[in-house]
Amino acid sequence: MNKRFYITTAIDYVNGQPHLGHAYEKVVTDVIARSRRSLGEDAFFLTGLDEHGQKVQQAAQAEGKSPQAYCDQLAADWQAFAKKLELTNDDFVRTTQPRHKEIVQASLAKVFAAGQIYKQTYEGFYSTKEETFLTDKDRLPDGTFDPAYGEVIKLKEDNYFFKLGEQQPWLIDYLEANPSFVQPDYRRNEVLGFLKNQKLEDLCISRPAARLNWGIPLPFDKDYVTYVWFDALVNYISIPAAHGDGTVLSALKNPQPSTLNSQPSLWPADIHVIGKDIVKFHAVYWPIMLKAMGLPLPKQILVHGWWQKDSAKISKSTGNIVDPIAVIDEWGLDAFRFYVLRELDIGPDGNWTDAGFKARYQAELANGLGNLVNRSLSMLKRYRHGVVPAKHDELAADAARAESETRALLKQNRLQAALQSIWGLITRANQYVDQTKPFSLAKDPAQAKRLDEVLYNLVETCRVLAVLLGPFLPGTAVKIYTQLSLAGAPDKFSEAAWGKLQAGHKIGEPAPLFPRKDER
RNA sequence: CGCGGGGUGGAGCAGCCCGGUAGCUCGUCAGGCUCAUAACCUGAAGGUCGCUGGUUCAAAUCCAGCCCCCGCAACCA
Repeated sequence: MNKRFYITTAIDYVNGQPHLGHAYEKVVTDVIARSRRSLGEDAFFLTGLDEHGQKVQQAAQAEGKSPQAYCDQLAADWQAFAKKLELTNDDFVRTTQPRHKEIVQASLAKVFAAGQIYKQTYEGFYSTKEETFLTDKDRLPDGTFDPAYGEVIKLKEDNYFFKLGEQQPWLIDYLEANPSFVQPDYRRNEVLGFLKNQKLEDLCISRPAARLNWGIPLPFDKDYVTYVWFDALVNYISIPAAHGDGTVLSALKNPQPSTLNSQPSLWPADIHVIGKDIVKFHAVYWPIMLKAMGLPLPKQILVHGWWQKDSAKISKSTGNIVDPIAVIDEWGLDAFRFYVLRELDIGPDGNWTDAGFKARYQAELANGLGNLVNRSLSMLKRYRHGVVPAKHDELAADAARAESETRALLKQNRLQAALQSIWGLITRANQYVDQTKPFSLAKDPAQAKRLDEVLYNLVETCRVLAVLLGPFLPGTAVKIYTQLSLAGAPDKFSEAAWGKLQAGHKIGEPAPLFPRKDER
């Protein structure tokens, strides 16, 4: 039974609108998933929605709908968003699905049976708006609570808690022994610092059903529902279970051997792609939860940064926003994907500027890639009626270098660097046109053979570029293949090998890939 | 002593982990070319790589100290 490459995004809270940050995380994850497939791995990509909680319950109520009907409606928007981004996710989890609830309950039952959950009375401050308990540490200097918490009430109630306190030592050891577990390194250091400097408080994992009923009932106490983390994080294993993953099923459900199918297994996840705000939940709570369930830990938590716009926080209230859907509608999906991947490495915060977006579109997509493909194919069409000449290897070494660099960088999830490497080949090909002057060779019949050589190198480079760009700009890669009149999609890295274009093959019609958008 | 990120030619970034001609995109200036989406190519100007000290034959890169900017609150990734 083979282990598939399993990658996830965080699941998004359904009660909100998709924005740049969501789009970024999903595109990054999609590129990694596509690149693994292109490199020959069997990748499974999961994204989805977190649909429980008080805000959903209240919002549904305000609209006079059932929470489920409310979620169904919003879920359609999120799924359309995934489609808009042309994500290649293999499944889409919604935490209200029975297949998910079942595993949440199974995991809680197991952890409860293992004695890691206990009930305790809580007395203190509670923010209804944020659905969270507050302590004196949350007070502002003047003793009040931040208005962001809304109404803060005094509360006394029983809840269930998950033991975290005794788990620090092994987790610290694990993080130190596995430097790649949390990436980039500075995030790992942050987690280590957090673990070493303070004692973990046990995690409250329930809410009384009397107060919040839009959640998954605790299997051992029907008067309570599961509070966020044992619900949301568990999606990473509930979907593998739904797909018959033997590791998860045997840990949580004691299935008969015959019920385990022979599908390749998913768990443990290879990469959880998340934003920097939820590092603690993924790098601290989640491993402890998994250990309590008897499951192996994910291989890597890959933490990306946040986008700003024009060097300021993205904020709905001030209108400082980037609407990814509007950008895609105006500029095309691949232009959007390219900008976010090329502009920002996975890790640091980034800064979206409309001017920067236009500049990259114009310089790198239209004038760089688009123009190279267009001029190359146009010359082949004009001088050789679109028929590919005999193989020639003048640019083979350059293409091979770009191919091996891109391959290596993709394996390290260094998407920005991979794009830089690919653009090195584009630059090289544009220089080659200038150096060999095919348009001059065309005027001299004695140079026919040389012209053939040059044209082959250019057109074949375009084909290789399509393969290299496949994971990043899937639509553009297909367009290049279409213009080359090649069947199939350029989705296998092995196709980037030099010389696959056959002599005598007739290409199709050249057309600009990224039309310039000049200001008028 | 809260935690973290950052300070690289006019702008925006990469390089720093694994020290050794400071790279990319835009902008400026001067040439070339005409196949191509007024695109392409070449060259030039422009940088004390925040400051100070240390290690070293050699530091943007390693070490120590300091200065400045930004997050850690919200709709949120």
